[in-house]
Amino acid sequence: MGDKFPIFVLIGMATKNLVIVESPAKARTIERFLGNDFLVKSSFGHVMDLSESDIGVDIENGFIPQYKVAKDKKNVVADLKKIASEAETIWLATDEDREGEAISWHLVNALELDEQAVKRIVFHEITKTAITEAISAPRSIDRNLVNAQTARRVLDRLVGYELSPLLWKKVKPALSAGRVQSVAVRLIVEREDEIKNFETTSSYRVTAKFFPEGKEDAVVSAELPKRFQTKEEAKSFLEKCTGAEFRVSAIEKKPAKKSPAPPFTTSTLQQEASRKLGFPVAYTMRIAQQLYESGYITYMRTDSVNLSNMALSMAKETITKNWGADYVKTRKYRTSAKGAQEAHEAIRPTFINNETIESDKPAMKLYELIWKRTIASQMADARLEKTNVTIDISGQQEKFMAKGEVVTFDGFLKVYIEGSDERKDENGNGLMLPPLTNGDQLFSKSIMATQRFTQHPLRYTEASLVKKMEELGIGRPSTYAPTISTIQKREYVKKNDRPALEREYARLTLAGGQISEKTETEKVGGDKGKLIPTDLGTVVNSFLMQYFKDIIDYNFTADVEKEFDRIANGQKVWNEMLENFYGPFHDKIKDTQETSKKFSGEKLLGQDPKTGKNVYVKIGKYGPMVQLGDTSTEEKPRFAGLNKDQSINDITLEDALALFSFPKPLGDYEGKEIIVALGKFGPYVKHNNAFFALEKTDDPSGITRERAIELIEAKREEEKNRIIREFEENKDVRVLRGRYGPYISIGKKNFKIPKGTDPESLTLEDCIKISEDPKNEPKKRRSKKS
DNA sequence: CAGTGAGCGAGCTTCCGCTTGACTT
Repeated sequence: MGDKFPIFVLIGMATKNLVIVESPAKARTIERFLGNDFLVKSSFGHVMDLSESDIGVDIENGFIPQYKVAKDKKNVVADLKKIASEAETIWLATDEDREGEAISWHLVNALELDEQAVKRIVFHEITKTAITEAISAPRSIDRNLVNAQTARRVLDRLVGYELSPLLWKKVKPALSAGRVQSVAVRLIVEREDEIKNFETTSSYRVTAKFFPEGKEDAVVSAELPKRFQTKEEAKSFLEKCTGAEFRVSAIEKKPAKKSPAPPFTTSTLQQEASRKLGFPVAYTMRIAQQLYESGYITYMRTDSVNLSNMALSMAKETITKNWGADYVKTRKYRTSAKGAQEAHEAIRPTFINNETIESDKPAMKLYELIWKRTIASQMADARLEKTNVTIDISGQQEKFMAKGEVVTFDGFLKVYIEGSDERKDENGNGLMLPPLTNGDQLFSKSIMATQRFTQHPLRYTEASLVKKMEELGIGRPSTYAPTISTIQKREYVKKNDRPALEREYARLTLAGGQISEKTETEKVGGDKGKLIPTDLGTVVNSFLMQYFKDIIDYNFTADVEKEFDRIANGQKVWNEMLENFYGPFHDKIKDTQETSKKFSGEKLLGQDPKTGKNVYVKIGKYGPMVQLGDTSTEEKPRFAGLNKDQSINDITLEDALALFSFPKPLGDYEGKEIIVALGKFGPYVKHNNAFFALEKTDDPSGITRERAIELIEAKREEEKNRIIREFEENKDVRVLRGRYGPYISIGKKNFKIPKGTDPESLTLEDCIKISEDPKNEPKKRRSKKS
């Protein structure tokens, strides 16, 4: 068809059938399955939402939501509206869950469709059969389900938009609270409390290495089930072992099996990618999106472990081909997650016979992980033989135990083993045992009593937090990653490292008839990239715990979900449910607003020995700070912000007082005063209106004039080295070495140097010329908003 | 890029869930 008759072509091609789905990638796939009479378009998710600038709900008149076409969906809606007006039949094929039903309903409204004429269809997997079946069984929009979504949406809005302003007033501006994020923060704060309050105790664990008579190379690793509380007890046990006889008194063999983990959901994919590949959850999702859009995997935001029949048979075929029929075990998994809506399949390769794909490295790795997990989920159980050997000690009650484990059939273990969040188990004793018979005498190589300490619960990683959230039923596959970003953006929690501390422990060894004692050191408590609450997070959590415990109750979401289900079933009226919730909630908001004081987490640290004034630490308008003196007195108190590595929790009076000593003069240099001060970006030295940041290892309180001069000179030297070209005629124009390579600086503007140009040989004229080419203009930074 | 914090008040901030780009570094 030529360009001659564009209008004719448009009318002539007007589609009979318009199908609307949520995702454009899905639209492309489905279009292939349907004939020429079908045009498949995407809504790009929700098209309508409440306004952002106000509450957007008519609370007085039955909580009616004031929906508007979302700003970034104006074009989508206009486009769809045009096509819809030309189509004979509209098929709404959004996901089969609460949100999907609402999207369909919003489409009816936004596109001004006839609700009676519209055909609502659903499918859980994207296969030709599933889609043809769906087309043959259309239904109408389920208004109960839509109402359940409305209740969900309005409840979240009311909670978020009434709690947040209360925080602005009582704690600090621009904070936020919500049904999901506030619970996520609570989990992290409470975990940190558990760690802080954890009392470490130690006991002595006894392990031994034996060998059977005449087989000195064979090792039987055994452990005493009992632990000794004191070193004396442990020692006396070892003494009794000196010269004792060891004999096998029982051998118990029992078969065991291990089963594979179910296929990936969003949450388990995030966990495994974190454990095995070290990906943060947002990164995992970005790579997964890339794989999905390239057609390599199914949809990546899902809470379902279900696989389509087509996938099951593809898996079976692949496993048979690679390892034989013995390795096949077709399994149908059921979702156990709270509140799962299962609108999609599990995350799996689109073509399971493709073991690898060609892409960039992270995508290939993630694909491989998905492939292995999917394949393993359809493989046979691993069979093991576990052996427990009891070893008697002559003249003693205690018995050693040796545990052996032998894989008799590897099954799914050939492909994949699920990772774990737990600490590595140090009881690696005896995976393989030499052949033994009852009554065999054993000889000890060594018996060791090692002091072991109880360990505090582990801090959350992004992924283990997602796991916990899923268990509690808070958040959805599409929101896990964004929620984790939000609580970090609000500075409620930070991904931080905690340095490991050295700890001494005792070890008693019995070998060659002698007991020796040694003190060893181990590193403990170190943590990398774990989620740690900030002072702000801790204080906001205390506020919410004090006044809104029911909202951040771990069961709140699960409870309201039950109500939403009843609305979806038509057993409950949606706005009555909201009325019941909102009445008491809003009263509590009003009451707290009026009666509670500022909530700053204020703590009295003590008195300044020089002035006798009180020293406080608390959250201020700009974050954690210390205060010297009282606000009630005539003389204004002094304030100072905490350093980045200090916390309200554990700052000492001494540290607090040191903060008031800034800005501090250090003497003169080149006739100008040097001062050291604490700034927004950390401690710095100021001299002649220039700033010199302190290094990490510098203690701001202990900085001397000499050290300050060193810093000044070092920076001057560095500055000098940055200059590639300078021009006498025009001091404004310079060629500099930057973080990303050489560039031209003119006044305050920077310009790129075109490829292939040697920066060393640029003349002033060259520079001016380059700066005039719009190609080399500095790129405008996108505004932070949106 | 480099001081602020009480209180007064203007005007700003904020939720969860569904989707993909724009934009850099």
